[in-house]
Amino acid sequence: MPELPEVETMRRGVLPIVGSRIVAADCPPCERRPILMRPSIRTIARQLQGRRIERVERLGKRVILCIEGELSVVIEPRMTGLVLLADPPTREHLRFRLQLEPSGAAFDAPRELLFWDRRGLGTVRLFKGAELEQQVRSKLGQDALLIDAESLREKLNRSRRAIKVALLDQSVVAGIGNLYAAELLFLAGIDPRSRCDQLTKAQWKRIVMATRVVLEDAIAHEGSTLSDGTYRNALNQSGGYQNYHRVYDRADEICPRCGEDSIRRIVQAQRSTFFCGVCQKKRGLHPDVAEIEVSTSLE
DNA sequence: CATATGTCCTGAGAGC
DNA sequence: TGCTCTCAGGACATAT
Repeated sequence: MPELPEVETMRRGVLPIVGSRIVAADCPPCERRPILMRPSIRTIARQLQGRRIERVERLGKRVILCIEGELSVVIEPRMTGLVLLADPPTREHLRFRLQLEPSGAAFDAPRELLFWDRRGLGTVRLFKGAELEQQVRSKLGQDALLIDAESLREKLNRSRRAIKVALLDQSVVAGIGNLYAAELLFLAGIDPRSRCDQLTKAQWKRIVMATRVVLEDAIAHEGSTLSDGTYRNALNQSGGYQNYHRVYDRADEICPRCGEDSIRRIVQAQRSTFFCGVCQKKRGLHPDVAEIEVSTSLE
């Protein structure tokens, strides 16, 4: 399930398309129900035809293709979507394709960009000009790699929600999903059940610091490919960060920090939460920055 | 307004 | 073996 590190890896992986011109956009033959596309694929194709791709950006868990003429294609992979330059895992779940014409001397630039999605919950939407700001950016919080402790605290310090649940709210901060919420709270030494309005300034600081450490480390390993094997980078290769998860999907295992078999699984807002019952006590330890950095670089 | 729940979807794995 | 059931969870719509 692509979260910020996986989507950032997709973004980096498709950078070779920058500068290419879009020859055509279509939905390859697909037996499945079409994914959500706005406007229709016909309109999208007409708008994009002949235009140059200027940049590829990311906002939270979305990839944004910035296209000549103030057009933005926003791709949301959601649970199982992949943005690919290489052959997809299967033919039958291909959902969207851009046929490309490399510019100038870039002979080896890719000839197509694909959106593949097994479960079909992902979306592809086209926005023009200010629509991107009005309909996408304004609805999302600051990107999780850019947020600072003070603004996160200001957004949540009156909320009664559990910190882990609040971190999953994309209008608060964009990019954190179930896996990385668990990992970052473990690094920060904070109980995922802690109410936001009870956290101290020092704890908010640790949350933001741990967020950066975990997400950057995961990006460096090209994201997490879980046991279902769905997530792949733009070249259809597995990520590597699953080998470094400290608590996610490790219920009843030994905690890598305290050495006790204390990793627990609970359910919050219908999602699994994994944490160490010893290292993430509510009142909590207060590991300093050095400890966070040491525990990361040791891996 | 803040927060909670239901919904979409497929394939893996459990249990019989 | 093959069937049915449950589960995973991102984001949005709807309810409280």
